[in-house]
This record gives sequence, C-alpha cells and structure tokens, in this order.
Amino acid sequence: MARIKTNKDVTRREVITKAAATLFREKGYKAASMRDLAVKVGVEAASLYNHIRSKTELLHDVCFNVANRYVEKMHAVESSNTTSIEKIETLMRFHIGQMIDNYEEVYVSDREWRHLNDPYLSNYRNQRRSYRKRFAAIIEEGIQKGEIKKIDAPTAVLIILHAISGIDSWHRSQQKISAEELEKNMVTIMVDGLRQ
Amino acid sequence: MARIKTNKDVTRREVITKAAATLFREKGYKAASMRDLAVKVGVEAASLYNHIRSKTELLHDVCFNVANRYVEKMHAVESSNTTSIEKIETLMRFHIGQMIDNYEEVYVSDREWRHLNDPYLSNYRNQRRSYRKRFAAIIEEGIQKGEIKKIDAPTAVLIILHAISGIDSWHRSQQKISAEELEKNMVTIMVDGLRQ
DNA sequence: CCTACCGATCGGTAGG
DNA sequence: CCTACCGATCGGTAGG
Repeated sequence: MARIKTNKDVTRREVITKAAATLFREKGYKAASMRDLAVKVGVEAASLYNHIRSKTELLHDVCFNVANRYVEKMHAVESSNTTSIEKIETLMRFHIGQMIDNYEEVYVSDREWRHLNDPYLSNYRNQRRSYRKRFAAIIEEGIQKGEIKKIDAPTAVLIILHAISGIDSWHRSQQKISAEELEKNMVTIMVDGLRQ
Repeated sequence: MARIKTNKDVTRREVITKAAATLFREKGYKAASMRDLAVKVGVEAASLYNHIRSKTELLHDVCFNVANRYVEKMHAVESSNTTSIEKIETLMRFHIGQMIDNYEEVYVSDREWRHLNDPYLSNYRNQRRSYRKRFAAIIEEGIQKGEIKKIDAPTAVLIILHAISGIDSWHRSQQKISAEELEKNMVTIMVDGLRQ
C-alpha cells in the first residue's frame, strides 16, 4: 500500500528540521550527530530517516528556507517607491528582525552553508552573490542620486551584512539592551555612515 | 638518550601549524582530518604526532597566537596619547591589516574557536570579552569627550569587529578593489558613522 | 518507530 | 618518519 503524506508527517518533519537548526547552531554541522538530533527529538537515530532522507537534506532545508525569505524581501523592496536610503534601512531592519526572531536558522544558513553538497552548494553561492549584487545596486543608485556618499558599494554591502550577522554575539550575551534599542543603534551608526 | 629540541623541530612544527590553519579555514575544524593535514604537509598521519600532541593543540596554537597579537596591540593603543577617534581608527586598520596579511589564522581564530576544549575554551572566551570591553571603553571615552555621537558602545564594537571579519568574503571573491582601497572605504564608512 | 548492524572514517598509539 | 592497527563514532540501511 502506497504511503500517503498526511499533515502529521509535515509537522513531524518540521519539528526535526527546527531541532536540527538549533543543533547545527550549537555544535556546527559537522560536529552535530544524528544521534544528538535523535535525543533532541526524542526518538532513536534510525527513526529520523522515516521523515528525512539525509543529514545534508536538513542543512539544505534550513539554508534555503532562509535564502528564499531574503530574496522575496529584496524583490518587494526593489519594487517599492522609496529613496535608496529608505530601501537600505528597510533591508537592514529586515535582516536585524530575522536575526532576532529567527535566530537559529539564520545563523546556520549564514555560517554552515559551506557544508552543503553540490549542486546545492553552487546554487546557494549563486543566490548569495545575486542578493549582494542587488543590494549593491541599490547603494550605487543612491550614490548616483547624491543621497549616499561616494564609496565602493560592494564594500558597503559587506560591512552592513556582516555587522548585522554579528548580532549573534549580542544574542548570546547578557542582552543588556533591548532588541529595539539594538536595532536603533545599528541603523543609526550604519545609515549615518553612508549618508552624504 | 633524551631528545633535545633543535631549531628544526620548531620550524617543522610551525609548518604543520600553518598548514593546519589553512586546512581548518578551508574545511572547518571538525571536517578537517589529520589525514588531510598529513597530505598537505607531505607525511603520514601518524608522523604528525612527533611534532604535536593532538589536533586540538593545533587549534589552540592558532587561536592564541592571534589573540595575543590583539591584546598586545590594544595595550599599545591604550597607552598612546591620541584622541578616541584616532585610537579606534588605529585598531580598525590593525584588524583589517591582520585580516589581509594573516588571513588563514585570523579567520580560524574568529570562526573555529568554539571547538576548543576547556580550560582553553573559557580562557579564550574571557580574553575575547575583555578585549571587547576595552574597545568599548575607548568608544565610551570618545562619547564623554564629545568626539563620538551618543550610541551604545558595545553595539558599536560589535558592528566594527564583525564588519571587518567580513573581509573574508572580499578575500575569497574577485578582489576588484585593492587592499588599500578596501581599508580606506571601511574606515570611511565606519568612522564617519561614529563621528559626532 | 525500534533493534540490530554495516562499512567508512576518525584521532591517536605501539613499535621500530 | 613509517607500517600496522586500535577503539570509538559516524551516517545510514534492513527488516520488522
């Protein structure tokens, strides 16, 4: 009798994927074992394979879930009728929000993607490169219009993206300031650094 | 007959440590095997253990070599008779220079240190925390003196440090702009973002 | 979802 | 510096 996927299968798989994201963040992809994951989910290691195909598939799911959200947001921002500075600010706030609300997955997609296998590895790299180019194009446009000071746009993108991904340190630390304050501070420093 | 350490032993060990830094950067600490390292050095895996005690010792050496250089520089900067902005700019240029001249080791110390074992793990964490606090104190002083705009100093440190460690993307990419240009651009964006 | 188990690979040691 | 090899652990499969 053919197996039919029910809603419960989907949910179970999502639970496993979410647990995997946390585990990969805690230990790193390579150091995280399927036995670790099984303990976290509350089953034997072999049982995981009724819901997933492989360890690498879990990493794949986490990475592309995040990447797809970013691409979607980029599309929305590009279509919006706003200034370049406003576009950059919107993207920055989105990145910061994702980092705070969706910490485990975003962290893993940012730091562990290199353990993907081809063709997903090249695919991910391409998506990443494309995203950064589109981000740089927005900055470039701002420079043309005189909104943003004359700087190397790809460098600015690098700075912005990496500065935000650094929130993980804040996330793990004492969290002396609130998420809103953190966001405000980051946007202030970075946007003022760009502004003409 | 007791074995006496010759200069050649030291050199051999340095060769292995350097190769390890490159390998750890390429594959990540956990994914890098001692057999990979042996191939890189040109010996059998077992032979490595005539020069080193363990894999973790290699990671330890890389991480603390880098950390010690930073602590030294911080001390020099603190003792210098300069403005806060100048101190920050000096530290930024130092970080960028280290990232460019000493890429493999700096990258590994920044991304793979969590695979250290205690007591070295706690030790490294403490050094890191202390370094950031001293960096934040410089910014704080600049705020008091009115050189720097009123922002959360620890957040600014996070941004600066992570933005610079993002140079690895530039390092691996096409390198369209030169190292000097990159440095100039980074300093411009970040320092202007801080300046009152 | 579990028991039982496989082949591969790992860090490291013994002994020369 | 090498050959030979060890115990542990890994991702994953067979079969129920």
